[in-house]
Amino acid sequence: MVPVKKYREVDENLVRQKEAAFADFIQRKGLKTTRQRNTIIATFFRLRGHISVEELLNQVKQVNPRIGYATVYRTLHLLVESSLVEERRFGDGLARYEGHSDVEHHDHMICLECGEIFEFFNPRLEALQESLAEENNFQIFRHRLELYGACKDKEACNRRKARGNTAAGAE
Amino acid sequence: MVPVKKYREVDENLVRQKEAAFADFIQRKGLKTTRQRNTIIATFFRLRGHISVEELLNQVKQVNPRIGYATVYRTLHLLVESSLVEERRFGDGLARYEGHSDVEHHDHMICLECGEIFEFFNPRLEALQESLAEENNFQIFRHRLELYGACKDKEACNRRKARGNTAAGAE
DNA sequence: TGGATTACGAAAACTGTTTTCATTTTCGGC
DNA sequence: GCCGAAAATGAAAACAGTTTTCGTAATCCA
Repeated sequence: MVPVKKYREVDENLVRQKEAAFADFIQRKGLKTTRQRNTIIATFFRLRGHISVEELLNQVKQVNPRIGYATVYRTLHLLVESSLVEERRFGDGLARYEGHSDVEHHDHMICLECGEIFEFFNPRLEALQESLAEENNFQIFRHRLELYGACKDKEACNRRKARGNTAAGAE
Repeated sequence: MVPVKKYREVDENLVRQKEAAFADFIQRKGLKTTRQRNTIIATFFRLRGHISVEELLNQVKQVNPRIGYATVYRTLHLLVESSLVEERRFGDGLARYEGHSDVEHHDHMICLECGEIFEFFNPRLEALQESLAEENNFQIFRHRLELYGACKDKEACNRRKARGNTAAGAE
């Protein structure tokens, strides 16, 4: 009913598809293909979850240490513009980037203990929002729903916390 | 059913009550009462809506021009700590502050045209979230739901836009 | 009322992000 | 394959919002 998506293994075919889609986008816009951008998107699409700029840059630097913040930021903007990636902000002041998952839209539960971010989708929720908007003479373009709280599975949660999960920390 | 709260007139009694509550809080914490803080909270509680720091400072300066950003920020932190005020961030990078309305919790619809922020509350929505969390073995502490879109009442919307509404602008 | 404590205000520092600018790279046309 | 216009890069500076610092001033309990 409410499939919380656990991070799947990164599907190499899907990644290739996205790289191709981005190449397309670049071409359509009359922009140029560069080694740096390729490195950045290849790295990004092979990471899972909700990636901050710093996390991405760290990974990217392992491939090409000369790439800096500016290029990463610029490439992420292009990725967002191309609709291949979404920008999210949870309460910690960092922008995080999320390669589209299979579920077109989804919401988030954020554990304030271990930092894990769970994704979920529920059609009744969407429908209810629609009807509330309707009642108020309002047209929804997009929405954002975040549930902040704690995992009830304390073992798993503590394990993640110990591992030093990287995600939207306590606000 | 879904009462979108339009800004009510500021209830002077309620304001006094909040001022008293804040004084209490200050005392309990062993802090000191100062003219500047009094000015700031008196001003804040008499403003309606979702106030940014700059908006508040502008108002405050009309009473005492020597008050600066630092004191406003510090006072707002105290207000949040005292639970008399909530901090919110819509997509425009500014923190906004909201004196508790009568409705304990509520969500927001943000018009990207005119900037108006509507508040609403719906128990079915709350219940649905609870049950989703339950299903996922997750305990909600708090949540945030924002619907971004546009007013359908175009006349009112344009009027507000012309007036240069101050609110979470386009992201 | 003295004196420890807290608050103030201006300015500097900080953080995440964007822009600038001089240099390098890409790529369509020859 | 090479030219040259256009775009991209990287380092550093700029920026915006917010926080901290630091010397001075106000508060308030004994």
